[in-house]
Amino acid sequence: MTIPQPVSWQSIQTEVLRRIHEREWPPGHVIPGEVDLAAEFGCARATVNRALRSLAETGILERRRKAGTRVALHPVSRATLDIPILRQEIEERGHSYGYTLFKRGEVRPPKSLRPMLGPSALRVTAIHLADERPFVLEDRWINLTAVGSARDQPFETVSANEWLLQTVPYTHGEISFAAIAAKKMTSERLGTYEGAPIFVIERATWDHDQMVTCVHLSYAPGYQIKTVLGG
Amino acid sequence: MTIPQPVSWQSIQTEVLRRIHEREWPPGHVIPGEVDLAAEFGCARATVNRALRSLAETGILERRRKAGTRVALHPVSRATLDIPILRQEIEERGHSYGYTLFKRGEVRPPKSLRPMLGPSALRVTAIHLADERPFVLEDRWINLTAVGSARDQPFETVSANEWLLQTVPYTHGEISFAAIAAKKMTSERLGTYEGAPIFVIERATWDHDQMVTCVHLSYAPGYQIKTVLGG
DNA sequence: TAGTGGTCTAGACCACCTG
DNA sequence: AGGTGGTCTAGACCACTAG
Repeated sequence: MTIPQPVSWQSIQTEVLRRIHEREWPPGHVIPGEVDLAAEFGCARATVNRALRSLAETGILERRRKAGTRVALHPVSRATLDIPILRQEIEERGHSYGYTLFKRGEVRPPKSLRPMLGPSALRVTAIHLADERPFVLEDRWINLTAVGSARDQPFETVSANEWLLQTVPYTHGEISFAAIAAKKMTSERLGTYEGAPIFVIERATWDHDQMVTCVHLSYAPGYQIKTVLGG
Repeated sequence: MTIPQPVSWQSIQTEVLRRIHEREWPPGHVIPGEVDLAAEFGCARATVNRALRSLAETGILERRRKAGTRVALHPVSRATLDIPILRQEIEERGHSYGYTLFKRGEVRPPKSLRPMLGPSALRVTAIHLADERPFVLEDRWINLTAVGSARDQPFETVSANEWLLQTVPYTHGEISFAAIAAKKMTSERLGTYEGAPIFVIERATWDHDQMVTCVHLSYAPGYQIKTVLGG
């Protein structure tokens, strides 16, 4: 009598991927149910479930109760981006980090932000440097109702970016990426020309129903974000 | 005698998040082990594991055997981007989709790509239109060694983008995002001016050790990518 | 070397949804 | 209405690694 070797969920995942890649299971194909696969692979259903759920999370499989599991019909590339604290990002690229505050003050937000920030909010503008050279401009609004303790922060040596991420939690947020032409002041501060193509990230974070902060990041020319795709 | 209500892993996740948000467990704090938490919540360890593993995947927790689980010290915003087939992306935005092939031919790749593509590869350039207006330029190389069947594809009505994603699987890939100035031809084809800020996506996909295809996508001005952040 | 997370099993119940 | 995935349990062994 032999004791069965445990089957790892990764090995199942690999086998399922192989069948998809080799078109044994083409896009749109409904694959066997978990019970059947567990029997075929000689393992517990939970193990199959773990493998298939993981593939569903990357968008390769689509699962619905009763309907079963099918190979995704409309393949999407799903990429995961890690957006770290700017200091960390600069240091990870092997540069020395520098930071200069431009301005910090409590002012009236533009009309478009007033519903989220209230009649008065903290605006912080600053630059982050990599090896003494401009890396990214930070233009930020902070909701003082949500983050009253920001009043006590000078943001002269520790950036709002770093302080907020380390100190103030959020429940959810939005982020967007775009390319825009540098305005005059942006170009001067980044050491480039007016109209230069600038990679821009805008991010807003919320604590339940309350906006915590929103920020506009303008990266110096040459910046790019890279990541990997799962297959 | 009462039967204990099953505890869902989501409810555990919510409670753990609450403790993190309210700084009961500040960044860097080592939280109790799975066994302890299971006892506290009155559930199986597997349920706790599911909740904590999920939080670790979003970067909120860091887990290491023997060292335990701690609240992430260097918070990163982790965003998941879905990059769909271009036709699908345009239609999802509520526009009509159009497509025009510019050129298709087997030529010698530039020196930088030759190691991956070989001495001769298929180059396809085309434009994708949203409501008859330029949306994105596609400049693509296809490895004919890996995808010989591309020789039979005219790419006149079905784009290489769509055909490849639907037909040719890949095991892994890379993707990058940047902002660059439009070159003369790019600007003409996109209906903008030379030097305009262009959002660019570059993507390369591989099947094991063989490059399948690489593509340079130049989006028309105004394009932006949006997504949400988990907390 | 001992403690912690990682994983597997066998069984069970349930929610959802398609046919 | 019944099949399928989603989840929970209780127990077990294992792999990694900090101390």
